[in-house]
Amino acid sequence: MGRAPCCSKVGLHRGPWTAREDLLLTKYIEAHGEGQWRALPKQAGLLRCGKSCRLRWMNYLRPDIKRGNITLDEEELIVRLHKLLGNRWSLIAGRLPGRTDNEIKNFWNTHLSKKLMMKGIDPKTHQPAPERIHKPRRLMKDNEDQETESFEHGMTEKDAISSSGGKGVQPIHLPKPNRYIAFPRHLSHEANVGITNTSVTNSDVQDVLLSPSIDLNSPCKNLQASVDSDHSSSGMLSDINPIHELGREVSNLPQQGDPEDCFPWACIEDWPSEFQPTEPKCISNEVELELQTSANNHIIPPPTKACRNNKPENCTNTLQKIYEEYLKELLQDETVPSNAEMVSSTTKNNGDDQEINIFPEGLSSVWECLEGEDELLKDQRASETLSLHL
DNA sequence: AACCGTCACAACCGCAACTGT
DNA sequence: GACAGTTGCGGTTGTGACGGT
Repeated sequence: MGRAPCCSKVGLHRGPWTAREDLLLTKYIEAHGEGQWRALPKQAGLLRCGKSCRLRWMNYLRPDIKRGNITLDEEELIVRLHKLLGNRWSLIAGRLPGRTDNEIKNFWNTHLSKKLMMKGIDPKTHQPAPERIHKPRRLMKDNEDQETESFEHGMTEKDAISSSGGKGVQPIHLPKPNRYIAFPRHLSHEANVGITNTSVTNSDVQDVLLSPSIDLNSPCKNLQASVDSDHSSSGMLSDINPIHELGREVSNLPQQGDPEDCFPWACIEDWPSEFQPTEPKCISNEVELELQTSANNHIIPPPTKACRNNKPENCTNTLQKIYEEYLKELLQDETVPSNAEMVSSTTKNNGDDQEINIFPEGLSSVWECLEGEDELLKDQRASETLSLHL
């Protein structure tokens, strides 16, 4: 299946795998383990390329793959994760034990995106979609002659989404995040058992906090401490994602009069020594991804990679400028504070008041002025973000 | 029964990130 | 730092199954 090979693979089998091939591959991996995919086919007696073997194993033959339909719970989780992470299928799959990225991607493309469109939600932005976009395909075909002006003038659907949704809908472009190393599934169970003993009960919490891609020895090291000290974790995934934890930590940082006049979360150099990284690259890839995604969702300003790479001279880098321009556009006449104050919210934690700072003040108004979201959804998102349970 | 369109998903590809030298 | 080989990710496609006409 798939398109023609890019290179000559004369003599190699292609297309659907036979039962015999599956058996050979399974037996070989059971005996020798995963890896060395290029050498594997020859040693296993398979006339397949290594890439094909890897794919077959990862997406189909692995013993821990969950069979059967995706449940409603999984469906909801996928939607929420997609809203947060976008098309990062491997990341999403990492939160659904037994499901593969390919499976989730297919399920999204064939079911969920359509389901969202039927609800009038654009599956790419998770914002209300223009009517033209979420019309069922069949209806669109029927009305093909009644193309809107936009389409008549060569606009693609993508363009239409961008322009019609207006400000607040189109995410800013951010560089592709660093490679994410998936959480090995065979460790997932053990990890969950381990965390259960620390009396954290929410599986989403466990999943996020235990992902080895989140470096607990990094500036996010307080993550673990937070988990250990808390016994009331019952929040949704979005309540406890690493970015909020990071926000919680930096809430203690100097927020005003920052000599660099840059976003308080942007320059690690400005953080107090106890929060300084021990390694130059202290924020794990996933946290970085979360930061960027959150920036897309207007929760916080994006950190600047140059800053994290200890290049203070680049603190006002392009990304930050882009983001500031974007905020100005969002706010129209409002002034975007360059050195944002933090807005506090108070939540209960085991009966103790706990001060949690989440939004730079300027950004809370961004949040409020977001267009295209109905009030209910906005409230829900705001409360999800604000009600930290840790 | 034949045809056609759509759906579902396994499999493929290109490319970027990672790793070792 | 440069380079080559390996691995993993996300987008895309081919094909069988299925339902409607």
